[in-house]
Amino acid sequence: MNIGAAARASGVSAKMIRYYESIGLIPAARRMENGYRVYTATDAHTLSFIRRARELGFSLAQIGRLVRLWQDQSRSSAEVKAIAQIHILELNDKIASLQAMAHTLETLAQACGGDDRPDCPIIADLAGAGLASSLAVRNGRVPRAR
Amino acid sequence: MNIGAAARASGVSAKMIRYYESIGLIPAARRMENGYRVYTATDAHTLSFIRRARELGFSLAQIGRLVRLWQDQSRSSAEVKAIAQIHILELNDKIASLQAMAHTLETLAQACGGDDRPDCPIIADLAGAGLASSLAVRNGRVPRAR
DNA sequence: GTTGACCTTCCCATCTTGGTAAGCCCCATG
DNA sequence: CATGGGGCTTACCAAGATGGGAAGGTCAAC
Repeated sequence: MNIGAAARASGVSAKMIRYYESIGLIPAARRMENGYRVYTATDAHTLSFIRRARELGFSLAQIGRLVRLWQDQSRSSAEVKAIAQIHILELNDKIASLQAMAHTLETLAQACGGDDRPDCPIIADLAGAGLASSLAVRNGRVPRAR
Repeated sequence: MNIGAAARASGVSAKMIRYYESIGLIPAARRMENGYRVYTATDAHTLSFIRRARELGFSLAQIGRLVRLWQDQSRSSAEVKAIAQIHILELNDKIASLQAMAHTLETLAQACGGDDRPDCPIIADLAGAGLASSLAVRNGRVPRAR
């Protein structure tokens, strides 16, 4: 298999396969006489593993550890679980942060006329019309557009 | 006010103030004879506006538009609201995507013994033990560790 | 006068992915 | 045989926003 075939088989772009090799996430591929990289079905499987882990949001650093554990028959599931749980915490932190943003914005947008007039609680909030109004929003109340 | 004072007043780092100037988000500051940048209270207010918008997750491109609208007395609140609503959609998309990841991982982690044995549904899922098991997870069921 | 705190510009790093360019290799078709 | 198209190679640039640091100028206080 050359790199294009490995890309099609794994769902990882050829560009990314070379990048993963360059950062040491996967070992350097064997080369054919013309310099082309050669891949086996096993290599493609590893790339699929990486792609799936990316889909679950793992960083490449975390994926490096997961791949090593995957290939280590003497691994303990505890090690794998620990990596996953750290990632779950990261995800939940990010979700909470984005939800807070979305909630604030939804509240402000709902209070915004969305018409031809300039008055807008969104702009007012950003301008820091202020702490008072931000606090009101945080409590679910919205300052009327003057 | 020099850049350090403006940074303290606005909560934006001096580093970022220079960067915002370099990309044209804010106009180039006037300079004192020694080359130091000079800022007014109004400038600091603009920087606070930007900081607050960043806290709500707006991109610098979106913030550029928001700042222009803020300073445009003939703006319509509809323009502001449109930008906010696009951003709300972006946030909700990202939240949904992260929640899907977190949910899958939580299900897999819960099914993982977390002990000394190597068997681990997380690794199995990544290895693509497969579509079948992924579908099961998506339906809330979890393949028992063999 | 020296020290410490501040300012300046410039470069590098993060993290993952995509794009592009220049050049080599191979196969098939005319 | 020659040419074209597609695949491969490396190398550089880009994004997003922020931080870090080096090297050097400036100012104020002691």
